[in-house]
Amino acid sequence: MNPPTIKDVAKAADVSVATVSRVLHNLAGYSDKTRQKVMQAVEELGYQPNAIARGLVNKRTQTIGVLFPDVSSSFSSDILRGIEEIAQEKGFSVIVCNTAEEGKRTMKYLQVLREKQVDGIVFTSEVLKDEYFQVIKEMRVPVILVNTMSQKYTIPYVKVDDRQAAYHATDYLIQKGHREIAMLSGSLKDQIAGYPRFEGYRQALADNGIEYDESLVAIGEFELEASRLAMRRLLAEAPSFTALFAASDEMAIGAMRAAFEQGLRIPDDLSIIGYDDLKFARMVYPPLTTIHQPLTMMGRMASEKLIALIEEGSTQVASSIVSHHLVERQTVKSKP
Amino acid sequence: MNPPTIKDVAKAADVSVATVSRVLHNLAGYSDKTRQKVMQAVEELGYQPNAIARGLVNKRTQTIGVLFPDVSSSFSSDILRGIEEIAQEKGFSVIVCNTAEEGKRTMKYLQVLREKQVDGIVFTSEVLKDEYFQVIKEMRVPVILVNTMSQKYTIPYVKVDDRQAAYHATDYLIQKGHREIAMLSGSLKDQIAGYPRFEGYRQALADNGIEYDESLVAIGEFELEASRLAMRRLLAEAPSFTALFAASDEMAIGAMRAAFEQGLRIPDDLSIIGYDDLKFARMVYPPLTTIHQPLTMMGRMASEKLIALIEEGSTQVASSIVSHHLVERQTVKSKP
DNA sequence: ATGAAAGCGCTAACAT
DNA sequence: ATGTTAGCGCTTTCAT
Repeated sequence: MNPPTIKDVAKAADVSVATVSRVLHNLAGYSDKTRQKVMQAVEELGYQPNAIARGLVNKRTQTIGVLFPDVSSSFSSDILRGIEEIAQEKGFSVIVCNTAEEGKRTMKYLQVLREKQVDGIVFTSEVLKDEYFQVIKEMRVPVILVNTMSQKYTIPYVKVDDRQAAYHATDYLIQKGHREIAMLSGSLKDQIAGYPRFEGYRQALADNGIEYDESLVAIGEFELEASRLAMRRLLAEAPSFTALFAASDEMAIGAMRAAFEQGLRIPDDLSIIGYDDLKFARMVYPPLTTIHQPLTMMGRMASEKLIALIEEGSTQVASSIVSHHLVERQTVKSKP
Repeated sequence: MNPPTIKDVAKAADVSVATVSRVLHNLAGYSDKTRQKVMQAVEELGYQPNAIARGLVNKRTQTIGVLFPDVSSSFSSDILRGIEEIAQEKGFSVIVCNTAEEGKRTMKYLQVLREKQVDGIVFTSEVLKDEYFQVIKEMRVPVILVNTMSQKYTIPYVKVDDRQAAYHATDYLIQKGHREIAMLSGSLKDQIAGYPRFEGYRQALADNGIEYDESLVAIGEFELEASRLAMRRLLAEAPSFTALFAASDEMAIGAMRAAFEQGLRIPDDLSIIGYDDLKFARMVYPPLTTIHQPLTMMGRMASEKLIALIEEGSTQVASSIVSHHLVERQTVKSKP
């Protein structure tokens, strides 16, 4: 009636459970005919090991937990895909945790992951607060940070250098002949995607002898509608500009929308470069020139590092600054 | 050194483990001061129950497995979000499984879910093959289908009526005065998103006295580039048409691209309606008129049904055909 | 080569 | 009100 256990197999094969366990794990210590008998019993009963019982004794669940601020975003799900891919290859399952806005559920989820005895955690796109770190520390499992990092604690991370990538984007615009370059930035309080990108923009200007003009940058949210409005304001009130660096693709698209509404043509009248290279960057028209972050690969790397930490008990793995690249599509044009 | 167990708590509180278990579960059978002692010990030791051990005895893991053909698609991740939301509310964790193209890893994953003793499964967007059904049956856990269904087995599902929704889309175009309506369809062998949508299109034409013209429909993949090419061919070779029904938003966007390239204006020269209402439908320009599928809600419903099945051991819950709706944006225009 | 038995951390009778 | 104990299904000494 109930699913067969190792005991049932042992009985059917007329051996002890220890022996069954041995053959199941390819350990030494049984004759070939014993092996046959056991395998046959397994086959006939349709036996499947119970990973829960196994986990109890091994203190390993072959499961990792992954925390996202928003699982359903294109950004998160690309990372997730990479994580899952490697995890399953290496025999791990992944529990997804949506921490919701401002990590409202982060603590609760860490709790759950702890009770569920996950072997490791990947923490993405959010600032690692002290309280998070404390409970993770108590869990005594490895963590990997993705698209975020911690100044305070030395935890391996996988991310691109946002400052450098933003610098790259801005510099590209400059190389194309633009001098009046506006920016749509996230909050400067945002240590992940806000401040660093703004800094990169500013530095690129400085290095090219272009004076920074505060009225050329609009600071707002990473969201289409808000960005459309911000861009509209920029267009109305700011000094004129021929190019725009948007701190995210979604912002860039909001900006494009605003530009269209003012009758501007892109890239003829205005060049725009985005950041992220989410799937829809190539779906808009004209296709968006942007900074590509290799999200799926970052997920893979994180997964690999984490599992290395789990399996080899390697105390430390190195962090990775992965390289972004700029993908030229059709929203940037040389200034004549 | 090791994380404290219930035994440690019992010792510290100077009671038996049974008593600790009782207060942890709010069962009756202890004095108030005992309760105090226990809670204090829990506090001091930082005790956290071990869900694995609990799962072993309860035969319940408070975990569900979710299978997606592609976790990272906008489509899947919207559903995932809904599932996760309800699951965490009800105290369940979700293991994500990416079955990859053509369910290559489905069998393997079902295996894993079985070993991990998940309490239930949600199976999305793929045909439920016999072999899948067999192992799920052996697992003796409830399943819910999302965006798919089974003729052969009576398994509760959550989906929209694709045929009806496609009918709606086509009929809408007709009501707007269009008579020459092309379609970009998925493979007619695709029982989920292919054939039913095609049928809806055809039926709407028929019911409005419009003759079906085979040369007006292009059958291809649900993918941007392929659709762009298909559309280009349609534009070149098919009889002229004033409107297009695309079986997915991505197809619609590919079609828009092809149209732009031919110098057509949308919706002035050509009306287009899509299907799905993924996030990027509103990001393109002009924003896409399309059939909205309430994916996140469908995820929530599936999660709810599944958990009901798990908890109340309800033998059966009803399937739900959820209603789509048509969202009017800017790609369809009345024919003058 | 094989088996007996002691747990892993917890729950749930069954006693008292 | 509280404790004792027998498992849950498995792995792993330790014997033999």
